[in-house]
Amino acid sequence: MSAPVKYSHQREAIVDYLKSTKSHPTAEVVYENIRLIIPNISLGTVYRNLNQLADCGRILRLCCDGKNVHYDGFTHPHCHFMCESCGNVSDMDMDFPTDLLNKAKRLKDNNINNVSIVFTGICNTCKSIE
Amino acid sequence: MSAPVKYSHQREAIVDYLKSTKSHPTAEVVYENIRLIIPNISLGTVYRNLNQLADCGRILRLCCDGKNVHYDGFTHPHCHFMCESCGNVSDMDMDFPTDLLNKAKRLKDNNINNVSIVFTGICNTCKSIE
DNA sequence: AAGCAAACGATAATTATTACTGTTTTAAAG
DNA sequence: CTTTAAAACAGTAATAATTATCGTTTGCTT
Repeated sequence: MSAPVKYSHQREAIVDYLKSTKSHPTAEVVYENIRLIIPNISLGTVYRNLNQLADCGRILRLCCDGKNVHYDGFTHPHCHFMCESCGNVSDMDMDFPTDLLNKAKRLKDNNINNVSIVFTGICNTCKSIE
Repeated sequence: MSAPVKYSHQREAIVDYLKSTKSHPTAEVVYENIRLIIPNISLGTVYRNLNQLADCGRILRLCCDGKNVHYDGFTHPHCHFMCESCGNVSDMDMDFPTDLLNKAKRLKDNNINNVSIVFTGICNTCKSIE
């Protein structure tokens, strides 16, 4: 949870980009988009900053499938949906079950920090294609 | 969700192993343990069968961190806990919120098949060490 | 028993991510 | 303002997990 020590142009550009989209991009997609603004940014820099930002809680790290890690610029508690067919990750438009987290925290003597809730199924786009 | 076409000794050994433990092993750990019974089994065979078994619903594929996929031989709906420090995955001893899944299914017009609920925090072992 | 495709073992290839190295940038002190 | 020290960087090499390929073996149907 420790914050980065020094300011960096690249890091803030990454945060700005993540705050500008609801698409839950992968590191690779973040890289492609940041390159439009900072053409010579390194992929390693993107990975390093995404990890730092997730570790200090400024962004969310989403591990929905075994394939790619996705990132979310919005850190308020909310549920996600991942399409089993195309792998797309989106927000669920429903209340977050805070009671569930509290119940678990009581059970485990407050060793629990968070909960990840990921619904899976077939998104409307894939449903219409198949 | 399509089942494998032919019986295989190797595949059944993998299922048996996963049913014998509550430790949610990675593919590598499954491989090491199956080798004790079938010494010349290939790592590729383990991966192929774990994927098949997960795809047809005989086992669960758990994607809790971005690092390793874990597998679970018990497919009844239940919540998991992953330690942020050691990465260990375990079952949560609490009721599964079936109502949450049903609510989401209604919201998304039954395009939802399942939900993964993973609590994160520091396990008792890591807590006592730090 | 014969034939065909599924599954296999062995290994090569791919993909995502992290580590390394010399350079640049940030921030604080002189 | 310089100077300085460490953080962060770009570029690239290395690693780790997983998947693909290919010739052989096995399970199942005829």
